[in-house]
Amino acid sequence: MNDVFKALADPTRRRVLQILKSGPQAAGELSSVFPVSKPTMSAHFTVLKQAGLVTTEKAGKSIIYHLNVSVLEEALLGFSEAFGFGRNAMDANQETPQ
Amino acid sequence: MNDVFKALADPTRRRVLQILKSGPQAAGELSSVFPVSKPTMSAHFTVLKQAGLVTTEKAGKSIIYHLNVSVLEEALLGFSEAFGFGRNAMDANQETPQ
DNA sequence: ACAACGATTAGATCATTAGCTAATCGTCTA
DNA sequence: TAGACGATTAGCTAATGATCTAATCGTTGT
Repeated sequence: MNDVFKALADPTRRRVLQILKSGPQAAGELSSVFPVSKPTMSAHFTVLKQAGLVTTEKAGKSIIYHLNVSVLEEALLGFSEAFGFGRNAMDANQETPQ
Repeated sequence: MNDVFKALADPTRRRVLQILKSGPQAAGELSSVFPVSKPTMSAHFTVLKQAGLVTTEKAGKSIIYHLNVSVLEEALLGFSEAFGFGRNAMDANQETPQ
């Protein structure tokens, strides 16, 4: 969970997640949106992957990144919960333990 | 909002917020919980304050730190909202724009 | 006024992180 | 198989961050 918050600390990585929210995208496609080099983006992807926030899928020459919503949800709402304003929000969602 | 996520990236600072959730505490009292020096804790407090996550109150020799719940809430739920699993959770709370 | 005490500031060190260019790897396709 | 292309890895630099000790500041009580 610490890895998730560390990953979320960078605005570029947060935006990557938001872009991925509307569907899986290849590394290069994703990289072209940002004003930094591809290797730099690759490093960001590694951080996101390590945190479990994204998963990868190989498709020929490309590597497709998928958002892993449940990990983000668990971290954000799990933490929010400790302050009394998380959870119960997503009763209409998956991943609700009870 | 970036400052909030930066502040949340450190586990010590997240725990400070959680402790503060159960009530205001003086800097020293708060520091005594953690296995780091007081100056280090003071630096953490500065980060939290800069992010707007805590406010301070002077009480004689002491400085009392208060949790600013609404800023945390706004950042966490605001971000969650973009992924479809935030907001509506805290309908019974303050800070709801509409 | 001065000593004690809570807290921060100053100044330094060490580790981590974001960024770059150049090089390498793997997969097509001609 | 050779070239092209998507992507990562290697290797580096500069900036940021967490930590420490020592020094300073502000308030209180004697």
